[in-house]
This record gives sequence, C-alpha cells and structure tokens, in this order.
Amino acid sequence: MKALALAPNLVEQVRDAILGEIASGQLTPGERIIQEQIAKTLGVSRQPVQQALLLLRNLGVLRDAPGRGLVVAPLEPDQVQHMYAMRAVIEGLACRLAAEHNAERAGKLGPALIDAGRKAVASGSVARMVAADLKFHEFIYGLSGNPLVGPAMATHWTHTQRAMGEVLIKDETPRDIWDQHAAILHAVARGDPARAETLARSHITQAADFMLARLQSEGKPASA
Amino acid sequence: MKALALAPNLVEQVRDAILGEIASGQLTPGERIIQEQIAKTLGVSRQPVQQALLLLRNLGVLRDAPGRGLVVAPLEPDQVQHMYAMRAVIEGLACRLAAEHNAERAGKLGPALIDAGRKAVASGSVARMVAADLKFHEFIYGLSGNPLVGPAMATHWTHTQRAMGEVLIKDETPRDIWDQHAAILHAVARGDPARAETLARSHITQAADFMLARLQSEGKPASA
DNA sequence: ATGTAGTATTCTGAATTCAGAGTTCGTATA
DNA sequence: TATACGAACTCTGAATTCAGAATACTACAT
Repeated sequence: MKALALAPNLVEQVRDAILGEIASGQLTPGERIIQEQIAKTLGVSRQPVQQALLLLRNLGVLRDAPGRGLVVAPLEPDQVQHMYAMRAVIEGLACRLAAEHNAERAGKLGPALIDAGRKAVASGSVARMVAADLKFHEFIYGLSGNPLVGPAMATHWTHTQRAMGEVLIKDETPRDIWDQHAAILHAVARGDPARAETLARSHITQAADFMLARLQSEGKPASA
Repeated sequence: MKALALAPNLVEQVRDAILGEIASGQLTPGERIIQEQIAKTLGVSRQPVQQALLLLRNLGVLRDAPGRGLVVAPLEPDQVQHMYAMRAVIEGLACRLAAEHNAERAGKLGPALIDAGRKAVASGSVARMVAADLKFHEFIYGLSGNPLVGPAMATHWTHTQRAMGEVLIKDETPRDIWDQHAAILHAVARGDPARAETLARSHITQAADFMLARLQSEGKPASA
C-alpha cells in the first residue's frame, strides 16, 4: 500500500507553469510579470498566483523591480558562474555520500542510465539530452541519502534548463558528457568517496566553463 | 544619496516573527500551526500569514501534517546531520572563494571579529556567542563574492539557532571555536584557498559532531 | 463497555473585494 | 518645443468572504 498522493496545490501548479514558460522561452528575461495576466491565463484567482510568485522570487528566478513588481531575472554570466560554483560543491557532496553509503545500488542501477544518456545523445534531441542528464544526477541525489540535496539542486536545474535552452538551441554539437558520468558512476560504485567527489566537481566546473563561454559569445552581439 | 529602504513586507515580518518563536522555544517541535491564531496574535489578516507559512514550509522549518495542516518540524538528529553536511561544503566554498578574491580585506577587517567573538565567550552569554559566530560567518560569505551563499546559509542558521537553543541552554561550557575561526581567517588572509576550504569543512564537521552528540544524549531521555 | 454512525465544528485553500502607491499620459505654460 | 504639473489608470499588498474537507465529539446500538 502506498501513501495516496494528495491533490497538488494550485500554487504548485502555477509555479510549475511559470517555470515552464520561462524555461521554454515564452517569458523572456527582463519581462514584466503581471499577476492578473497569469491568473486569467491559467484560469485561477490572483491569490495562488501571488504565492507562486513569492516562491519564485525566493528561488531567484524572478527579481524585484521596485515600483513595477517582478520581472524575469536576466541570465547574467556572473549569476550563472555563482550558480555553478554552488552546484559543484553540492554535487561533490552528493557523489561522496553516494559512494560512502550506496555503492552497490549505484553499480546495479547506474549503467542503465548511462546507456539511456548515450542513446539520447545519439538521437540528437536536446530535450532528451537534458532529461537524461537530469535523470542521472537525480539518481545520484537519491543515492546520497541526504534529502536536502535534491531540493537544493532543483533551483539550479531550473536555471540550467534555461541556460541550455538559450545556448544549445542554436548550437551545433553539444559535447558528450557521458564519459564523465560513467567515470563518476564508476568511482561511486567502487566506493571511492574522495575520487567521486573530485570527479563530480570537475565535471560541473567544466560544464560551467562551457556554458559561460557560450553565454558570453552569445551575449556580446545582443548587448552591443 | 542612498537607495531608500523599501518598507518591509508584512509577509517577511510574519516569517521572522514565527522564526523567532521557534528559535526561542515558544513554538515547540510537533506543535500545530493554526493560521488564524497567528494572524490574531500578530494583528494581521490570514493572507500574509499563509504566505509566510508557505515560505517556512519550503525552508523545512515547518512540515506538512496531512489532514491537520502544518506543524513545527522536529529537530531529528538525522536531519541535523544532513543539514551540517550541506553547510560544510558550502562553507568550504565560501572560504575558498574568499581566499581567492578578498584576502586583503579579510586580513584588515577579520581580526576585529575574532576579538569580538572571544569577548562574547568570556561574557558567558549564549546569545552573544551565537551572534558573534553568525557575524563571523556572514563576514566570510560577504568576502566570497558569491551572493547565493548567504541566502543558502540563512536556512541553515535558522536550524542552527534552534539546535543551539535546545542544546546550549542547559549546557555548562560551550566549546571555544575561536581558535578555529582564527585559523580559517589566517588561511583566507594569506590567500591559501585550499587550506581555507579544508579548515572550514573540518570546523563545521566538528561542530556537527558536537551538536549531534549533545542532541542524542538529550533526545534519549525525552523519547524514552 | 466498545464500536460505529452521524453531526457539528474547525481549519485550510481559493476567490473576491478594498485601499494605497506608482506610473504614464495629457495638457498647459515658459 | 520642451518641461512641469496633474489627473487617470494600473498594479500590488492586504483584508474579507466563501466553499470544501477533515477531525472530533456525541449518541446509539451491539
């Protein structure tokens, strides 16, 4: 018998809807957020919208624009860099803990995810690549046994999705990260916490460098 | 001319009020939270209270109790351990970044904070010790130059304050952490990122061990 | 005495309404 | 023609109201 899923709040639905709009580019950075518009679009009252907006502001996805409410936070390179710095250490923690506590499960369930990821890359669909990437990392978060890791990373993944959406759409060939993932998984499954942490960190750091380089070369022409 | 501080929201005031109640022990773990009670006590409507509650739930300070609203989250040793694990890596990041970017400022402004901390310990007031501790760490967060660190740690400090409140009140002599702080500051001011990170991590890890040992010896008699 | 059914109360989530602050557009004057 | 004043409008934060669901209490039957 499983705990029956309680009805998802309107607030959460609204939050996810707005997040989706931002990730998909419907809502562009700097754009003003008007409560009533969103409420009417989604067919709810302003009340749950306001609460969702408050949550999103705390996540850093929205930003106060004094005097004119909230706007979608711009994806500034600085901000992205800070975000990745946080992600690197938390991801490192997750991998270390996973190696300490769940090496066997990693070895048993991990390879399937690696395969799926490689297939996603072969398919050429950016959406599938991001989904597979997310799935692998969430797998690690679960293995870490620390329930704070997942939620903490959820924020970062939102931004990551946004960044990927902006960067990868017009990009020829995203680099293949699955060799790195395989190496991380190997270290975890072998029960080598120190190496797992090191690999995870450099994996994220490299991803950050890649993303920043792209963002800067993208941002230049737009800002000029 | 300085940017004028915009009026603090009712929501934030309510949030801080509830946080204070919890940290000071007025609201005990497991206790039910009734919106209308809080609203009446604080003299506001239920609307801002509900939003503050939502925020607090997301912070993990409150927990869903299906069918009976929200309750104050219990301070389980597991939870505390997870919290400190996160804190250790983020604190490590902050110190590393501070050493990389702001070594000079650390050397210039840090020693005063160490002195203040030692005076607080000498005074014997737990509240002053916690305040000095917080101040030192927030100083580091500022030096790190990563604006995501401070907010991320705010959550943890809430819990830390709660734990300290529960543990240290009846405790004879809290250990002196200011030698460790001084060592961390020294590494930061010397511009040694690797050492700063290592020291910060072990500082937090030791704090976690200390706190967990106390919590478990406290929790035993209560739960039995 | 215990278990069950029914009712009444309580509390939450959501909608609607109200008041205040800020912006923008229009007009008049220098 | 540009600038300053003013009015109207828009949007947000907060209060109040409404509806539904869950719990607790009570009465009754076994």
